[in-house]
Amino acid sequence: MRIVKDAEERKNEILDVAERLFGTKGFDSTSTGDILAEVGIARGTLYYHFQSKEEILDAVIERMIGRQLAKAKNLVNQKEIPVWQRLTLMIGALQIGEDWGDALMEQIHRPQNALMHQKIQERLLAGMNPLLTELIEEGVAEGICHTDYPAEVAEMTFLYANTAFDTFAELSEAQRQRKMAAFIYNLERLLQMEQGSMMEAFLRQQGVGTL
Amino acid sequence: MRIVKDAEERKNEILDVAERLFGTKGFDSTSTGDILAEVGIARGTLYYHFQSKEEILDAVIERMIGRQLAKAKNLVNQKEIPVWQRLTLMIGALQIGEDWGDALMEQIHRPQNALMHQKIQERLLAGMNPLLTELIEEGVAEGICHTDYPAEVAEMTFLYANTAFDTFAELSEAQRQRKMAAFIYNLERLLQMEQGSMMEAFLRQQGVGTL
DNA sequence: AAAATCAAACCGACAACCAGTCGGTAGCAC
DNA sequence: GTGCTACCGACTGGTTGTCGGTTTGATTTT
Repeated sequence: MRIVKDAEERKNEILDVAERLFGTKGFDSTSTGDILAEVGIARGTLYYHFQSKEEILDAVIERMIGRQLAKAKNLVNQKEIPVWQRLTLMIGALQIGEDWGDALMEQIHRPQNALMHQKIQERLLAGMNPLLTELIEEGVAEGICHTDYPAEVAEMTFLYANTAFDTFAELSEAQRQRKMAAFIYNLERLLQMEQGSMMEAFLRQQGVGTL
Repeated sequence: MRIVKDAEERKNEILDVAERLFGTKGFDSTSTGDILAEVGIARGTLYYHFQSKEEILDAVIERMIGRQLAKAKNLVNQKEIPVWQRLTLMIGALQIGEDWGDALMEQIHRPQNALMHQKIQERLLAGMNPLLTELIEEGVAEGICHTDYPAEVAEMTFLYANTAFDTFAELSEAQRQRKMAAFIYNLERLLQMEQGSMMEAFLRQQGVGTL
């Protein structure tokens, strides 16, 4: 039984299955055969649409990051919300994939998925940094923060948030709170904000929802 | 021709070859067959000494990091050198593998070696952070820096140094200097040191040699 | 000191798997 | 009926890890 579909549609079918499998079993442990079986196509078809398994991974990541960045961009551009509030919201959203599901998060942190992890981090950094930098620059312009290196502070903040909070799930509640407090404390220093101002804003934010 | 050797000796032979091959061709592109051929043993022998290819990688990394950490520990313990100087020396040595050779550095940063890169980073972070934290605490005790979260500043510093300087080679000289300046600037803020004090110390250090 | 014993180190054929290729085929538009 | 796009599946070459069996050298036995 041979079903012919529009190329874009097939590609998306493949990406849907791949995203789910990579997320549940990991990249290495998902064989192209697994994908074929679930989509219901032959090997040749897969390699007609994608050049390699890695290209599938790249496409999956691109789709995921695209969604995430769209939300973040949307937030940054809501100029009616005060800068400090957008900053705290953004920071809450910095941790990799707020809404990517627990299975995928677990997978990402298993050593076997280092490639996926790295690709996501790289791509997310490239997309998020300009946004975070813009926010910080806005803050500087408004006089609520002060730094000569907004881009570098953004980079440092993003990297720390992503790597340090990678292991967040493994920590006790007390450790988690300490880490979070330290993060804000350090951020306030990097941006020479009033001590505790960010912390206060962040606590007020908690539970209001993300992005 | 069958040569029987002490297990430790064989293990080291295997690790020597593996370290060189992983460093020049990368982990994924080095097959166990490559290792067998160079060491001059049969498949069974390799798997008699190591459970899996990944276990070989772990052992290689452990050896490399061990050497690096020994040097760093040595530095931290030289109490006769003033803290500020040990700090600057340490920071200069933070970047992954000062002395691991260029081929390996290149390999590490190719996406295909994400696993190796991540394992190195994780292991190095675990080993270096206590040392860096200790130094910062000494600095705090002496009153040349001030922070409530020495361990977290150490973590942030280490992570940033490693990730940001990963791409150091691809930057122009001007970009590199800016990034370095920003790093020190931010570190001074995190530790509430006198503005420019660290920068000055660091510049004086340049070219004196590492560790 | 020769023989027997034993475990550690070693061997290589083999199984199981996997990514990617290629020559060919079916469906659809024009 | 021509041609292009999507599709098929057998096949290749390469991989990691397994396993039954063999060699080696030290230790014990005779």
